Amino acid sequence: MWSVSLTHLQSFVAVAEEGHVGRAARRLHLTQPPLSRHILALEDELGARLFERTRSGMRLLPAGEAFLLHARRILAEVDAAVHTVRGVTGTRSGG
Amino acid sequence: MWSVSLTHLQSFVAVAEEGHVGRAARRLHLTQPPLSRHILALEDELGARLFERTRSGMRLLPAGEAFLLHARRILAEVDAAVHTVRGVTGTRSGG
DNA sequence: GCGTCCAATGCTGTTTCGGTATGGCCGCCG
DNA sequence: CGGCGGCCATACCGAAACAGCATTGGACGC
Repeated sequence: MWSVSLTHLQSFVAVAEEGHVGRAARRLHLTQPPLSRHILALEDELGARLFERTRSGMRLLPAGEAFLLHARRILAEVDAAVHTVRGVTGTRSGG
Repeated sequence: MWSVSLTHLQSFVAVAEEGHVGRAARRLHLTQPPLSRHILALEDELGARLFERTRSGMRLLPAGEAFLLHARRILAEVDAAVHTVRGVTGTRSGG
């Protein structure tokens, strides 16, 4: 199917919002190299460049902007899914 | 945040639809043990039991049914995201 | 009670992943 | 023009995660 992972999506959103790989890495409690690789991997998986590398950071390309909307929705949906299940069962028995 | 992975969601949906871990494994081109672990991991991550283990397979519990709706939506959304990006760039396949 | 069916677990080789160190690119400052 | 600094990409390595094989454990049918 695809090899996209939620981690990649989180990385992508963070970089898109921060505009810098290094800065996004801080936010995700990671270091810059693996995060840089996440973006490269994502671009490779999608077969398209998502960012334009400028000397001052990462700038979203049209494809990246389109993908960002989906990425955010996916992450929000996962969050909702988790909360829903916890809700159905009574938010963890015993607590 | 969470440790849910798209692989786990795919595994969950497959098991939910097939009703058997072994059968779902076939569908996913995996073997039964790792798939079984995916479900256990997912249940652990969510803090709730998603399936009832019957002697004839796996039956969805209420929490599982609720989660299934979200899981399907998430996977569909990822699929849409991938296709969207490919579309934006002009579906660069042949190159 | 034994065989059968299905999921769970122990163990292990392999792959993936993150971290450290380093390189390449380009503008800024002198 | 030449050295410095900011930023992302790459090389390499040790650790964690993963898939698969073999096996166990529980429940029903004969």
